[in-house]
Amino acid sequence: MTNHEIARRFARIADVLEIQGENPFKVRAYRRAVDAIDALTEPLADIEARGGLENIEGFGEAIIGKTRDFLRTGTTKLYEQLKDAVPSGVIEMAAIPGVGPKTAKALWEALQVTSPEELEAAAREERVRAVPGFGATKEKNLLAAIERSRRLSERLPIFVVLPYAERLRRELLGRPEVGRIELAGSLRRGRDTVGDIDLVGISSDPDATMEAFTRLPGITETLIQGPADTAVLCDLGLRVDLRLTSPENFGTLLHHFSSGQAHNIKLRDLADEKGLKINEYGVFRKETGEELFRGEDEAQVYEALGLPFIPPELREDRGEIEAARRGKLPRLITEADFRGQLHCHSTYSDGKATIREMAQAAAERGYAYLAITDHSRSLQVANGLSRERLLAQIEEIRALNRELAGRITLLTGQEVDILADGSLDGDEDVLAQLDVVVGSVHIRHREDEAQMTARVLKAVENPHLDILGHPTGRLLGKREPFPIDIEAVIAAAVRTGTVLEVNAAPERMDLSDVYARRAKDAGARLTVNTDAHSAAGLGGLMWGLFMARRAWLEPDDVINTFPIDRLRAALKDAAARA
DNA sequence: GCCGTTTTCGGCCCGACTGTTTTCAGTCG
Repeated sequence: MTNHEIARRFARIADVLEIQGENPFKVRAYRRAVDAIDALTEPLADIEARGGLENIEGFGEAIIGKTRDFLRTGTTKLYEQLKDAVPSGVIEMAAIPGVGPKTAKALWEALQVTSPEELEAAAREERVRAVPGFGATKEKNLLAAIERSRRLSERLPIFVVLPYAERLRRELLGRPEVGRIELAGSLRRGRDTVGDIDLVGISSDPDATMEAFTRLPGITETLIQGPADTAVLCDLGLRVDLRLTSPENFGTLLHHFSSGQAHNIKLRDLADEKGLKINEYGVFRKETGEELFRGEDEAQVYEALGLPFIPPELREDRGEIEAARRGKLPRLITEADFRGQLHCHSTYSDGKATIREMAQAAAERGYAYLAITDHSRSLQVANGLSRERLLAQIEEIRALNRELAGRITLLTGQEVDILADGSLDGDEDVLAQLDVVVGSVHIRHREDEAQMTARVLKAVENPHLDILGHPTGRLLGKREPFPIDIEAVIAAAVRTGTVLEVNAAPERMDLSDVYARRAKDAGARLTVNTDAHSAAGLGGLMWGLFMARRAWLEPDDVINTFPIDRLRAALKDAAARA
């Protein structure tokens, strides 16, 4: 069984147990197991084969046993007992925002409704209000919740949501009583997709700010409204939460709503050990209730616990608190660390700027080098370069380098298609001349995992390939990653010295955070590039930086932070070792 | 069900908002 299949079965167990009213901590244990599996890149079968299940956090005796059952037999006793104990439709009912497990169970038992559709019909027929604990208002709200759930979006790519959230932020900042508004939640943590928008702020008149918030352009509905917490629906189909407080309490509020839930839970556990209590209004001594600090600086939360500051991107409970305690937090890469980029396009293929314009833009950004990597000959839709045009481009770049000497160094290169058989779309003698060869899959994504893995592995083994570009081919919101054994690709990259790209194009963000972290842990080197098709495009590193920082990458892990001599050595190294 | 520099048993983050069973349970983040 795949990790995904096992995770879905544990999730099913959690859903059923929750509706049955089981111990909520047991339910949480199964949900934690689901999250832990989702964060893995290695198949559970492989982990089991090397005896590693015990090391997965949240995996205890019972869950390890059930995981082994799933791997060996495809099921386990508890799953067989539970899978039909609660109708799927009742689980769907419970999953509707605002409904929940207790409500779903009560209405299932009282009215025998077993799906959102049946529940909707019962509410329309005013049968819900007769159930003990329910009334006409709840019945009306239930109908609204069901209708709303059909309009709700799934998670959306961050590049869609971030500009929208910034617009809401600016509108709120325009009000006189508002002192500060910041983006929090998964937007601030830089997740590739976002399920809601979290805003936190300071207001001297929260009621007025909240009222105005519910009337902002694009806000379609108010879900809850209070002076500290108001939630609305926006026309992206996402929930937007605004939390307000005073300047004294803003630091802890910002911290709380910028961190993943699991991070907060673990942090509060740690506080408990130290005789402290954390909530979104402060850090307090448990005994005396004394408040340890006030103010707008969220770093004080960590100081109070004797920890170094943990950047938002790391706050996912993926080992950051343990690393902080040991003083082993990474020095996360920043935009200022970059000395150049190794993957961009010019008017030679499908870019909008000439090589000279790209060079000037890169120099203005303070870069020491820029590799021009236009598309290869077979990618005709992108005006891929023939052998002759590529040779001409190399000449042009050499001439430009003489002219630009002292300002910036252009590197010759190409983004070469990885063809269906895994060979590179170029002539060996030309590839050997280039400073940087990026290899990418652009055609035939739909091969099966074995074919795609063999194809990419062959390219990685190719001595001319320096960088594997956008390794999984995903397009956020449009196309899933193609099926590939990423573990095998990473291992081959480590062995051959091939550099793995974190492509920063907003719709790609590829490698993802999880895979990039895995690559780093396995000893691979990485590069972060905008894949710019215009001069302005070179400014779009932030999307890749979100992934890189969430992957714990440090400047030393990313070769385009190196000075040019070290960079050249790293690339030569790749060719020599392969 | 998980977990342990007080513990192998007895805890498990914490608070806002809502509707109603009027003192709190349910839901959410």
